[in-house]
Amino acid sequence: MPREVRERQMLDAAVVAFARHGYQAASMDDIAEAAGVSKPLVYLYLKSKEDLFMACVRREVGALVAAVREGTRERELTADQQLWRGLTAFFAHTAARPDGVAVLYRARTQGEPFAREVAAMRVEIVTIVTALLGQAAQDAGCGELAEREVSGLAHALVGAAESLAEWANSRSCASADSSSAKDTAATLMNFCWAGLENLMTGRPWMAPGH
Amino acid sequence: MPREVRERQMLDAAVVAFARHGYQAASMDDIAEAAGVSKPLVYLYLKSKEDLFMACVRREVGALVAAVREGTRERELTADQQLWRGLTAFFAHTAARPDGVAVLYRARTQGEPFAREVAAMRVEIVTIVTALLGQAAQDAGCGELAEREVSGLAHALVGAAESLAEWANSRSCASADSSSAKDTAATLMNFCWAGLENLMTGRPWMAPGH
Amino acid sequence: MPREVRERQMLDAAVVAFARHGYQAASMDDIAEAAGVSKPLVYLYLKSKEDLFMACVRREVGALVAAVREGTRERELTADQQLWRGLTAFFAHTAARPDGVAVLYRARTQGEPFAREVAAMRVEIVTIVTALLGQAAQDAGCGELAEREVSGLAHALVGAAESLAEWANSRSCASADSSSAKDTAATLMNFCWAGLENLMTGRPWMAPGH
Amino acid sequence: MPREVRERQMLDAAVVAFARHGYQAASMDDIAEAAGVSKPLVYLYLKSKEDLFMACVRREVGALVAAVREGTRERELTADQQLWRGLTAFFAHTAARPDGVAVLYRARTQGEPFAREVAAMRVEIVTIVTALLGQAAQDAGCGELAEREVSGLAHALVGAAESLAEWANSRSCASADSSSAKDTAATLMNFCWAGLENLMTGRPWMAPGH
DNA sequence: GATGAATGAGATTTCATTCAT
DNA sequence: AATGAATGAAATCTCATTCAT
Repeated sequence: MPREVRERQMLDAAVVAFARHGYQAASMDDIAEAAGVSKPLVYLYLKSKEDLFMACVRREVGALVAAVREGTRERELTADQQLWRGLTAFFAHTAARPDGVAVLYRARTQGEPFAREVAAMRVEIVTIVTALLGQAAQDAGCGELAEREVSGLAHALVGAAESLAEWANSRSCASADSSSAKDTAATLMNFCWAGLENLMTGRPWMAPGH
Repeated sequence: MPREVRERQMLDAAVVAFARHGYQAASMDDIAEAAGVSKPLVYLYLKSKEDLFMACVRREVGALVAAVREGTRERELTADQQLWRGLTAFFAHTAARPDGVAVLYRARTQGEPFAREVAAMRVEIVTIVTALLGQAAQDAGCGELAEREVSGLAHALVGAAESLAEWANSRSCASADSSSAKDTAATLMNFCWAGLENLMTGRPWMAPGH
Repeated sequence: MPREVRERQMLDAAVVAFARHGYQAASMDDIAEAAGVSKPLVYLYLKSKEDLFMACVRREVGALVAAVREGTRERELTADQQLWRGLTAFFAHTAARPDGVAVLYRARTQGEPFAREVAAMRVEIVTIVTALLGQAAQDAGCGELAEREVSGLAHALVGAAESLAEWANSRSCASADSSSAKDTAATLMNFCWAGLENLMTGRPWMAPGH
Repeated sequence: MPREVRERQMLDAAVVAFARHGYQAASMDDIAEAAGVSKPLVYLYLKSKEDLFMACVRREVGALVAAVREGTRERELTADQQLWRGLTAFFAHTAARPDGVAVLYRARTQGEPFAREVAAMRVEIVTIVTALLGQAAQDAGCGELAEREVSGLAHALVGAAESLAEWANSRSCASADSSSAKDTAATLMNFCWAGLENLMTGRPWMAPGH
């Protein structure tokens, strides 16, 4: 059996194991057995447990980013529509590959090299979102918001999306269809878009005493 | 030395260790040494590593919920002001006790009993937020939103808050003062409040084609 | 049981195991079992296999050097008599502790840290021998030999002694008494002393053509 | 490529690997790669790691013995001159093939089959030396020395030579020329020849009290 | 003749946990 | 109340070795 096929089998098995039991608790024995190969072969192909985990993380990072990018590709749409498509793609992906997402989730608490990888992914997504917000501000004809403010908003949006994804997936286990992804994306747009528009047109929410 | 004091020392040491190294990587040896006691004493007081971790989680859950509750206590304020106060309290707490928060963060990826505890905490906070949103809807004199929709919004808000807290704390390491907590809370209110108001008054964002 | 006693038991067992099977082939399992303790205890006390081996090497180095030094202690004797006593002590020690000597033998082929330790021991013994040769030259009232020449002679003497020890011990397995040590020492003195005396008094062996 | 050439390549690579890392630490993977062939081919030609090591040992044993024999071939010379030539050949060989010598060195601590091979080589060399000593005794017109005594002397000589070779090679790394081999041989002759002559003519060194 | 693919067995090391005192 | 001493169980990783082609 060719090396690439075996390697994918191992990664598949590893993603499942890491997602379910976590990095430490998942044992190389179990992963090898689940992949249908012997342990030494796993080491031959993937060098060490750390490298194996890193390979899983990178694969899932790539898949998630690709999905979101695919969703926001069409440039002729308005900013809010692009954002909505990106969110829909995000929710669809998290619903379709729960184990892959779980690996990324775990990786965030597994120390420097792994957390950095996920952080880089967040930066990438935040950058996409930031670009959309900038375009939206232009479309609204308003001046620029402070960069720091925009960055904070993008982080808030990403966090909200992650939280919603987790909540949505924990509820309707079976209905992982595209319509529910659209619904969830709409919920999030409802949650934030008016506020963002107000900000861009200079009508922010006012803290008491200001 | 009285038992309670010793026990708090152990919990303090354990929180630091678990926050920094994670559940598995933190060793009972290190915790006992950091607490200034012998290992058997840790076992005498706290039974097992799992129980010790659970005790840490519960203590930090309690502290965080108490902080948020304290912030939203005053009932004569308007809903948005209560929400703003609660968020401020949340950001102030996460900035003040990073290790405690990190323990909760870790607990979410440590399997059933621990993840459940944190999930319960989220439910509690979501419930508080949901109540505030309900009150806001009443104040706005609008009809009811679907319960599922409100729940989703609350989850989005909590997720956004968590993400912002992480972002804010990773940036200004030193300026963990109350003013920055207020700023962050204001950013989040800007982000979402207009959208929530629109929803409550029946003017949602419209997905294309609806 | 107190720590020191246990530690000596472990070292004893380790010396036997390393002597008989070599560093790599001796397993920590076997050593622990032979010492009558569990493996983790060996690791608790002696840190790692490398450290355990090093501890064995250092103990045996110390014992051998101490034996030789003890033999050459009396300063009022003539140089040849001191040398003879040192050799006798050396042969007696190698006959009495074959496993200890074997460990040193093994250590020479086990890489940097261990080989260095044995090399340092050889330097120490060579230094003792060199001092004796220097004293002998003084007693003979001759000028000084080149330092490099003396060093070479001392190395030759030590090598000859090692080789003789191995030969003697491989023969009379049972008669490891002090008389055979004296005989072996006498053989070696016969082998080399006249040549050394000639060198010191300026009558070297002549290579053909010189 | 003909089998013999391939086989020599493998042996060359193996000698280097065994010399540098030792029997256990040298891996078949590395040896195969260094020889430029695949691992199964090594097994096809040389059966097993043990057999490969044994082949190395035997080759180097043969080379060393041949060198020494070549040096002592001329029968019309006096015994001391033959001995000096043999020693010169020995020192020249050890300086020219350090890896080969190192393999023999390692083999002595690698258990029965290998140690025996090296021991047999020593016996062979000791036999040559013994014959020379016997001839010298005859030339000196003296009676016979006890066989055991002569054997001991020959062992001492060989040990001294080994030790000197190691010392000489560890010093002048670059000057591995024939003149330094001659110098080292002369040093050793100086060290021992007068004593041997004295022994043969019945004037041994006297231990105190005899 | 030559090899990519694969493995069985065993090595060191770590850790949560418990007695006897 | 508190601990030094000790362990069972399991983890990661390596390596010599063999098929099927």
